[in-house]
Amino acid sequence: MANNYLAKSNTSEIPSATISRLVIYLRILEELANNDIREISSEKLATLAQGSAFQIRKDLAYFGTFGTRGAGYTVPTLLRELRRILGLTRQWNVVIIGMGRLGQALADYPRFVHYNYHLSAAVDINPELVNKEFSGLKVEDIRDLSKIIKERMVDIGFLTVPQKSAQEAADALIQAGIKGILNFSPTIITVPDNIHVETVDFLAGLKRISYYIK
Amino acid sequence: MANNYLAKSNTSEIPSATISRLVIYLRILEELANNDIREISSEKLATLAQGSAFQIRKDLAYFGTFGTRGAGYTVPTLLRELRRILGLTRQWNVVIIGMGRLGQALADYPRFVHYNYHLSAAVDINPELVNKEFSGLKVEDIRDLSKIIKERMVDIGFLTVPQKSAQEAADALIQAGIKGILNFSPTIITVPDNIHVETVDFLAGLKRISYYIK
DNA sequence: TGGTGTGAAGATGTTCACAGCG
DNA sequence: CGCTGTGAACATCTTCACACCA
Repeated sequence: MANNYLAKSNTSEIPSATISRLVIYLRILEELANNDIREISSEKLATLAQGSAFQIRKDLAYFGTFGTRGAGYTVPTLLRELRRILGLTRQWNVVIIGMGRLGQALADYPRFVHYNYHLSAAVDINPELVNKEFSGLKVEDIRDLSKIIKERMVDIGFLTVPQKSAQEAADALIQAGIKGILNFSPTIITVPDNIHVETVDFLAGLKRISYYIK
Repeated sequence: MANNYLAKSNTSEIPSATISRLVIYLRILEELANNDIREISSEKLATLAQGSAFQIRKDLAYFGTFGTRGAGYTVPTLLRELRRILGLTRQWNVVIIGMGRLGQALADYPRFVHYNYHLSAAVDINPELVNKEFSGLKVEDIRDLSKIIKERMVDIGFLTVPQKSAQEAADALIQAGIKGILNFSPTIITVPDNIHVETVDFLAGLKRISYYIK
C-alpha cells in the first residue's frame, strides 16, 4: 500500500465497494452509539453489516489503524474516524434542481441537518413554481443558478428534473462549479472526470429484482 | 462457460455488475427504439452507456449470441432479448408496505404499468390511513398482508416503513411468500437466501459523494 | 471488410492465515 | 490470550486480441 514507489502506474485507488461499505459501517456505528455500546469487534460488526470480519479490517486498513489489538474498536472513535474519512465533518451546501414532487419531498426531508447537509437553494424552470415556498425553501429561477452556486458556495446538486432536461441541468450545474451530483433521473449524464455523480434509480433496482426472482 | 462439468464447484454465477449494466443497456435501447433507430454496434452502445464495447459483448455473451458479425445488433431484437433476460415479459405484482409520504408517491408513479409492474395492494399499520385511497389505491390493514399476498399472488414488496419497523415488515412479507423486496429504508434487513433484496438509499449515495469531492 | 463472440491475459477485489501487539 | 493489521493466495471481473462469420 504505502511506499511502493516503483509500481507501474499505481493509481492507489480505494475500491468504490469499500466506500459503499464504509457508509454501511457508519450507519451501524451510529446505532451502536445510540444504544450506548462502546466496544465492537470486527467479527460482531461483520454480523451486523452482513459482511466478513476480514473485509471490515481490510476496508479500514486503507485509511489507517483504528482498533486495539486484543480488544477491538471503540465505537465513538471509529465513528469519528469514519465521519472524517467520508468527509462528513464539514457542512455541505446543496441545491435542488427541479421542484416537482420529488424536489418538494427532498426539501421536506428532516434528516439533512443531522448529517451536515444544508439546503442552500431550490430552483426550477417553471415560472409557476418560482417564488413558491416548500418547507421554508423558496424556489428561485433556474437562470440564477450560476450566481446562486457561486455566491452560496454550493457543493452538491440534487438533480430532480424530468429525464429530458437532465443533461442540460447537469451541464448548468457543472458550468457553475458544482462538485457532486446526486442524479435522481433514470438517465446517464455525462460529466467531466472531476465531478462525482451518484445515481438513485429505484426502477433499476426493481428490474434487477425481477431478474433474480424470475 | 458451458460444458465445464469438471469445474470444482462451479457456481456459474453471472456477475451482479453485469445485471446492473443490462438494465442500463435496456434503457438505452428503449430510447433508440423510440427514435426509430434499428441498428447499433457494441461500440456505439458503449459510448451511450459510458462503458466499453468488450464489456457489452461479454455481458451479452453470458446469455447467448444476439448480434450479427460484421453488422452489429438489431435494436428491436436486442431489446426483446434484454426484456426476456431481465424477466420483464410477464406481469409482476407489487404491494406497498407503509403508506407514508414515500408510499403515496410510489402509488402515484405513472410508469409502473409500462414495465408490467402492477400495484396489487397498499397496506399500513396506522388505522388513520387504512381505507384511505391514494391514486386509486385503497390502503388496507397490514394484518391482512399475508392473505393479500397469497390471494393476489404478489411477487414484490416495496418497503417504505420507518427504519424501526423495517425488519418486522420484511419478516411479514417473507412469511407470506414474497420473492423480492425493494427496500427504501436505510437499514440492512435480514432475509433468507431465496429472497432478493435491492436497497434504494439516497443518503448513502450522498455520503459517497462527500467522500469523493472532499 | 467490419463487427461479433470468446479464450486467455491482466487487473482488481476478496479471503485467508498468521504475525504482532495490547 | 484475543483481536487487529496485513502480505500473500485466491477468486472474480475486466480487458484484450484475434478467430470467425455475415
